[in-house]
Amino acid sequence: MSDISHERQSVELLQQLGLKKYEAECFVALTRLPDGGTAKEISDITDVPRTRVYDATRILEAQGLVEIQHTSPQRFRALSIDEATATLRRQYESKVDDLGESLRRLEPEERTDDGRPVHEVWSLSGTAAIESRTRQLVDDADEEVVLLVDDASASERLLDALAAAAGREVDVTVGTTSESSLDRVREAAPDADVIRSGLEWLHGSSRSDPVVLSQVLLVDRNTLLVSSRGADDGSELSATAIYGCGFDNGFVVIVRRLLTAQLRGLDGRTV
Amino acid sequence: MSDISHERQSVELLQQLGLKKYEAECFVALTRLPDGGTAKEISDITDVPRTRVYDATRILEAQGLVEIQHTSPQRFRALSIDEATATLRRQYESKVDDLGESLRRLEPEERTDDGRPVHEVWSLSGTAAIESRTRQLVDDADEEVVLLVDDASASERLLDALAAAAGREVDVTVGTTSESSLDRVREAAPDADVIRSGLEWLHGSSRSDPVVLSQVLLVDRNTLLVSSRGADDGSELSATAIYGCGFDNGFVVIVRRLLTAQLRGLDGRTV
DNA sequence: GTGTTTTGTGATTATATGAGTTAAAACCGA
DNA sequence: TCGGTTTTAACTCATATAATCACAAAACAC
Repeated sequence: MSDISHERQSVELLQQLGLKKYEAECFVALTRLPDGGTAKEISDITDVPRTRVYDATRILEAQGLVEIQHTSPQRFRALSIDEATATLRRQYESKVDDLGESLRRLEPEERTDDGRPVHEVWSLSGTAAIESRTRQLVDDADEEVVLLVDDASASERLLDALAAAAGREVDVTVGTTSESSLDRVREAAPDADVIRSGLEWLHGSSRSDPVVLSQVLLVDRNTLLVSSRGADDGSELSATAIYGCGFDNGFVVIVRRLLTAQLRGLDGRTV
Repeated sequence: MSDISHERQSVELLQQLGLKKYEAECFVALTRLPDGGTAKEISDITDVPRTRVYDATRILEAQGLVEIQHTSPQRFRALSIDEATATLRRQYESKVDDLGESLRRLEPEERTDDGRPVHEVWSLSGTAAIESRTRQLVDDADEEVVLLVDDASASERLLDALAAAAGREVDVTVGTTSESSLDRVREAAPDADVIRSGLEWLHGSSRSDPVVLSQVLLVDRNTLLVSSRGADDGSELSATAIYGCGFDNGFVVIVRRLLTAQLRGLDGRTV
């Protein structure tokens, strides 16, 4: 990656972290000037108008990212990268902490709970959210957990949850497609029933259908979670999942039946 | 604090963390509805127009903060507070990490180093930035460190730096205004010379001059850092400092002389 | 000193983004 | 099919940001 492109990326990231364009550009420029620079020098190596350098750096100074030398001409200097990132981190951390507290203090709005149907199908995005929901479903399992994963999708914490479920008399079955992950799962959750699913075609992708089904989870025969991601794209946001509950939930029923047929073909087992 | 005010604060914080107003309001509303809600229900307890609930929640879903039930009417549900804050934290962490890398890859712009004078006086803001610079100055000290602090301003890490300096033959003098902090400093840095400065008036504030000088640091007789903050205001951003280097730096010279006179009055010592 | 260049501040004008509104399409239950 | 609601999408308006300009003050050259 070229230097100019790192510059673009740095500016981009700083903007995503809440800085304005000019502020971001000034900060990046100053990072490239170890001894700092004047408004003119900054303006020369960026496309920030010289007359705007002053406001931008003032704000950066107020955020603790830049030092100002009040001479004539003024000179500006960026704090070290470590100090700057630490500052940003700290600011964000405290905001997220405050947010957590503040949200927790909210009174729940009371509702007329008019027993809504249980035919629910929810969708959610992001590997983190999906992983979290998966774990929660496994933790809430009463009788049976069936999980089919492709090789990459079994996190440590999920394996822990599976082991815990198996330990409290829940019938845990895990299907994978490769020997190596087979062993990994067996080691982490010795009480679980770990099999080769033989369902590579389920997880794989093709040119015409570039989606990878990374995991299928069936809990107590009435709750189902299917998660998928774009084939090539490893990025955080491309992962999506849908999950549903209820014995009479069409989504759950049809997938459970198809799955049962497939796995029965494999080992005669009723899923 | 009332519930409505927590709501305001939550929305405010979410906006600072990068969400739009409608997104923030929808998320807060959903947090108050444990079983989720429809567009209408959300619109009823917020001032988000019902027709805009859909785009807002779609974006929240894409960020992994909300689940969507694709029924008719659609239902929306917020992830738990812990999951949501964890997600936000993770997103921010990865951005800051990327930024650090990206900045580090920037080539420094080469400069015609025209031996600029050393009469430098820099200003900087934020307790974190100030603490960091203070520590750095102490770490770089060769011969002598004189530090006057008010009671609140001596962090552990700073005391460590002072102890380390004292340990490598640097002449360390620390002046405080109360017995309790006196003991704290003596314990942390046994090799340092710790005295009661008697300079309460230096650190204190008055109606007409509501600024607290929280610390004065003189290193090797040629580098000076003075930091101050608003009197009542304990907030992060009100803290500012200036520091300068050079034997012939007017700022350093005049403060050093005034200080010397004061302290000589105290114990005959030449600072 | 005087004239010229550089520097800093403030006001002003575009432009982009987000907030709020409206209209119309899709959908549901009768 | 009809009246109502839900949902989508396009549009207006306001605000915030980006970019430009005009001018005064300071530094510099001579």
